[in-house]
Amino acid sequence: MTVRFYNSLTHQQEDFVPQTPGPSAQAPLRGAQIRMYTCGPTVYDYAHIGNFRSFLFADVLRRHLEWHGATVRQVMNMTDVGHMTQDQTADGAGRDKLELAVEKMKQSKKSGAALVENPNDPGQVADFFVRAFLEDARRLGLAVVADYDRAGGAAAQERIMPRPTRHIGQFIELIQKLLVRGHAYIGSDGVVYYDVGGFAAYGRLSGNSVEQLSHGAGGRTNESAAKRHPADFFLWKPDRHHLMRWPSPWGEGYPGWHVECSSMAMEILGESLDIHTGGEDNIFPHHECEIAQSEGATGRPFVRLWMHARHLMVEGEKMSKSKGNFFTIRDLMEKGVDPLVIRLALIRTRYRETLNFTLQSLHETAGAMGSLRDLVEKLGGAVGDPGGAGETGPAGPEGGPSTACLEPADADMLAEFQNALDDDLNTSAALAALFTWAAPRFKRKKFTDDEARSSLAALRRVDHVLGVMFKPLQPLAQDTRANVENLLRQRDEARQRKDFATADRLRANLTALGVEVHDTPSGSQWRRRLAPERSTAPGIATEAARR
RNA sequence: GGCCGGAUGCCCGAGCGGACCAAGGGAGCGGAUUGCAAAUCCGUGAUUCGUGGGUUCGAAUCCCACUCCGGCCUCCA
Repeated sequence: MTVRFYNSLTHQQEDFVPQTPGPSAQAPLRGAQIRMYTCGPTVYDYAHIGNFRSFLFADVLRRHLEWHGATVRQVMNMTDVGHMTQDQTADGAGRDKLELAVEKMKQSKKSGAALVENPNDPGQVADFFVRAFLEDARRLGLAVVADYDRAGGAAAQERIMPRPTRHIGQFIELIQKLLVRGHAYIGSDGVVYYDVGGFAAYGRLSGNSVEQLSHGAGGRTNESAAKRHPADFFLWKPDRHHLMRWPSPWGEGYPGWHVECSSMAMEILGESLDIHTGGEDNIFPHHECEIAQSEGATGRPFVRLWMHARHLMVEGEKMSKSKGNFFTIRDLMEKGVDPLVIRLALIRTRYRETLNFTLQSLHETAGAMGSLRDLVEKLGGAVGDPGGAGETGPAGPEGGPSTACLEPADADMLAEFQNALDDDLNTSAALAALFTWAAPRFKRKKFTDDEARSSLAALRRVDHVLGVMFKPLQPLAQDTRANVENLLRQRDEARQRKDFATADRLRANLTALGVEVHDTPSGSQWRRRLAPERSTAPGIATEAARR
């Protein structure tokens, strides 16, 4: 049993062996302690589905390692230092992103919809978006947020989802270490720079060379008289007028963008991590610089396995605010998409493939997910647990991949599912294995008690990774629910007096409320729709463009 | 200009040299069922894998060339 992953650092697939493996050489993941860092969101705006694709990839990775019996210590930062906006230079002049968010908050206050008490306080603005992020992430079932919620107290939470503004002291220490070791220097402008020329491995991750970078196509690297090399990046920038600033040996100012991940990852997880994940755009410069800073400071390998998720497209186009195809979880939920459908839609394509996110993909996913959840319900009924056997709960160590007591067909499916994920997290193939097994079970009406128990156990194991079958759906709002019950009663009455025109009109109303109606011999039933009806949603991109 | 990926049926997507006349999910179509629907059930689709060469007993899978698409090269997950 080997688990293979594509390592961005070596540009090839490798067998994964944790630094602290478990006791068995045959199954080094069982009982292993794995340290994993996930580049998290910047909290000056709502996170979008592209962000979440990357976080969900890391989540599936972590859950799969847990499937193998490893204990994963995952850290995800919440970047609350603003850093730079697009129209400024890499040296950090210009306005802070958080500053722009603060502006926005002030606007919203003027228009009467105050989102925070004091929009001038960047801390409050960041807090606001941190809360929003946590809400979204809980709905999507990110295990790291479950860790966060379980952690006892603010100090413990800070070691799971750290906020850079609370670690500035460590950043300064890291920068001092780099100065002492000769990897950093103070430019004539008073800014502390990293000396790229002094770090031979710079460029290994991204496939760049320092030589190429100095010529950078179109001269996009920033030339500055104060720097030794155009690719040198700043570690600390003194600036007494910046919105967010802290005292330092180099004057009041703020840290460079890349410092936070190096510093917090090493502070919390140690100098050498097993895995570091992020979106593909992080490869350069962010992660390249992290390696340079961390290894420059410690002289030890920073990360053994780098993994990066490819970006997603929306309706075949790059997602961008200007194209109007930019979606947050909230946007989609407003359209009636259940967050678990979003989760499955974002993980069903393998992380290294470009994912084309479309309205159709949401429908497909909703259909597939609905079938699985129906099966869970049916099996739950067969073992006298109509609730579908409860929730699996967030990720937690479940022990080894024991398949004792399972029917052979169920064990075979689990083996195939696992093999697919072992192969560089091939979620598409894993789902195919699941559906090949599930399809005949969708049709079956009867299961013996043993069969149902075995199948449910298998599905629970699968769902430890997928996280879409046992978790409750978004509940209907209380007043909507009352409304639904009321309409349904009226429709039943209409049907009884054969007033089908009224009945059909009422059904349309119910559909609009996000429920679907089933007429059975014993009366009508309703259930929550997982995604909006096709005809009422012309296309997520076109609809967004209209806003 | 440099560095990466990709091109499989109507759509999404697996496939990593022989079990592929190509998995799985959707959509469509025909039928059963229904007041009409929904859901469900039955049936139905690539002799072919961007194009052209090559290697091989054998290629969607390996090699070469070409065409097209996408990403990164200091805002970005």
